[in-house]
Amino acid sequence: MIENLVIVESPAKAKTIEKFLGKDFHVVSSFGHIRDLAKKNLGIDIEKDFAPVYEVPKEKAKIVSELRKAASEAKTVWIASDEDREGEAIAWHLANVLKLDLATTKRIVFHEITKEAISKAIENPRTIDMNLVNSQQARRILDRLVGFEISPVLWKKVQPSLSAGRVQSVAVRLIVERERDIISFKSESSFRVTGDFTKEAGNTDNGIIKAEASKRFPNEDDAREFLKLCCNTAYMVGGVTVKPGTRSPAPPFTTSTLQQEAFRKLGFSVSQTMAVAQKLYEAGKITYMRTDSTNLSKLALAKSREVIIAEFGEKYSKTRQFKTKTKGAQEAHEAIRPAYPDNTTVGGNNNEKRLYELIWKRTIASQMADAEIEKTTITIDMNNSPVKFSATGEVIKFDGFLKVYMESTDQENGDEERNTIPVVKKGLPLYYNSIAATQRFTIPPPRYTEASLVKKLEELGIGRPSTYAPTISTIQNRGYVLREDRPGEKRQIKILNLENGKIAATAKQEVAGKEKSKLFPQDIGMIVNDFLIENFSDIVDYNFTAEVEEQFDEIAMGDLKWTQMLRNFYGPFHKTIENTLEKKDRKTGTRVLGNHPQTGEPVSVRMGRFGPVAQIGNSDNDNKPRFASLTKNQLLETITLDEALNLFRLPRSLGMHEGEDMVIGVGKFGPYIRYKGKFFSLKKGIDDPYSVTMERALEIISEKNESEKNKIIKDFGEIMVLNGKYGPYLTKDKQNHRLPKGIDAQKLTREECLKIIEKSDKTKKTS
DNA sequence: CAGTGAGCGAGCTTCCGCTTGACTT
Repeated sequence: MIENLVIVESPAKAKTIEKFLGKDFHVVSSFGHIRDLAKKNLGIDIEKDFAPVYEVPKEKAKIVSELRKAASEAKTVWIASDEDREGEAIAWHLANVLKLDLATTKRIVFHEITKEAISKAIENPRTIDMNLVNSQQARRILDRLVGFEISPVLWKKVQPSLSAGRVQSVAVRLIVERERDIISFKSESSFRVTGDFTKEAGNTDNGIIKAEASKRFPNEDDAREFLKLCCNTAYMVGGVTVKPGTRSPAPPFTTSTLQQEAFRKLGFSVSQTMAVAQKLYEAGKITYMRTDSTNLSKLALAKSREVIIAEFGEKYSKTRQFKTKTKGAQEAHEAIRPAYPDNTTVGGNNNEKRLYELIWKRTIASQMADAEIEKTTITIDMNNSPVKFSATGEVIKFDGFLKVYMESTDQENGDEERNTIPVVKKGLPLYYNSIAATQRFTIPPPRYTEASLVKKLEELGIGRPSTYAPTISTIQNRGYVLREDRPGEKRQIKILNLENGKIAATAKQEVAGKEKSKLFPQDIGMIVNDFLIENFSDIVDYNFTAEVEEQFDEIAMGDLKWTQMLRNFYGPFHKTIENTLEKKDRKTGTRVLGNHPQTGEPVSVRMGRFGPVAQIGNSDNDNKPRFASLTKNQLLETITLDEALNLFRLPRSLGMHEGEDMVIGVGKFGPYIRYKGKFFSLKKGIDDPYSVTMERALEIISEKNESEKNKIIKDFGEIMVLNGKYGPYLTKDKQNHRLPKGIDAQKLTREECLKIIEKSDKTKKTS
């Protein structure tokens, strides 16, 4: 018989807590929720006042039966799920499923896992808060209603297997709207003038003042006129201002900020960050990684202070507690921090080490002193123009937290190089060394990365730390958006250079629109988004979540009945569903682009059964229409008539070679060459299917044949030893088999191969 | 492994939040 059973949500947490509580306490974990709405059907009885139909999912059955057993053997059960809406619901479901008495079941909470916090919690048990539970039920049921009623409408009106939801549909909307901003963006250029100045004509030994003109010039002629003035003027220091300033460290990590910084500094995807953090958490190296709180425990504050003083000295320490500003934050956990701040590094694989180091630095920096900075601005006057040049330089007087950590920004331009500038006084004459007017183009708003999308969602109060990564996976799995790199396009920029009294025009190439790991909306995402905005504008409104959250809060306070809230929502919502099903047409994203220049047939694009398609002609004529799929980077929304017509140039023949036709086409896996019944892929980013020549095609074919040859190490007929991506392997009857370690593939005999295959077959069957 | 784009219709798809494995390569 156990005296006390404590149930928490996470097994790693259970382990830690058991250490603090001693022998009389047995700590187990529920592994999150143990019950949910029925998987099949709606799982809600709307007629019976939204009565939920709860069931224990199959994968939770084992845990539940273990918990039942443990609960029946314990004298007292303490439910220590997290202190938020979901945690309270977990407690209530546990009490129900374990048949505990709601009036006497001891509910305890703690925000940090320290001995002090836990002892305090044990001394102050309460009962389960039904108002909070009901606010969770309202949240859960509302999400199910939205998802399970709108998605089937999409299956009928757009395409099967699509989905919509309170969170994912807004995420897609953000990406679609950003793309449209980019599409409608018109880039303009102007000339930016920068100059290098010195104290002595032609002598750079005493330092260079790098300055920028206060005015930009709309075109080359104006820029040239200005450079002529620059050529014939006297320069003088018009003023020097020195401004002291401070910079403060960022708060410790939450899930969202960790994802952002891990992407910017380490290049991790959102899900990768979470997977690595999970490993660190399970190893007891960091605190819980799904949190919206920037709070640090007293213990963590004290430990960090010790570390900072020992490492950098007293004046680098400044203990701070950060307030969480995020909308809808529930703060059931601490910020993400090192479990033991005195460990500057940890073991584990490389990614674990790097992420840990990032967390350590961010945490420690948050407890360090402000950096003190001195910003110097020099203005340079011209005697023949009101335009002034100005140079700024920054000197760090005291580095403070910068010694450890500097937060990154999303702007990739390293434009803000921090110069130190020479000391000068007002009235000092200066001389130009060189002045350049460089053409600059305005840039469109940036596409979202996974991490910047999470940041935006968090700002809008949409989604929770535990769902950011899954949501981003969902919208990619549905095909709504795609994470991609784009090479960008080269463009010429004009430069006017003034040196030694002469103006010379040059040009430089720059790459514009290069993208790395950005989220691009796909046609189906844009069509679904438009359909939802047309028919369910209030659900995909950016404020929808905030508005329902307010009502959930009212329910939690006991000021609103949860079934009443759902009734208010469901009435009009369900009417919209029925109305849309009944009256709205299918949405295909059709655009008529014009007529075929020769035949006059209409040319259109739309979403077809197998994806976006271009079509020439209509099926009601005697002639059958012709179809061609759009290429990967084309959008229904932006494709032009010419681009669409171009798609019909494939497949095309390159002519005969050795008596066989050679054909270029585009298939499932991209552009290919078909020759003698075999397929050869064109090289991505190198070969263009519209212009590739027979000569180049033969090159690709022989290259492929060559590597095919190298692939075969031994050929015993039905058994082959092949060279694969992961080294040599065996193949027989279309089954691949790994080679045991330490075997020389070159020396294998047929008999040895048979033995290896026999063995691997056996292990496969037994496992 | 590299098409497909007519129409019928059975049976399936789908949400958000809490938590980790069990899997294959």
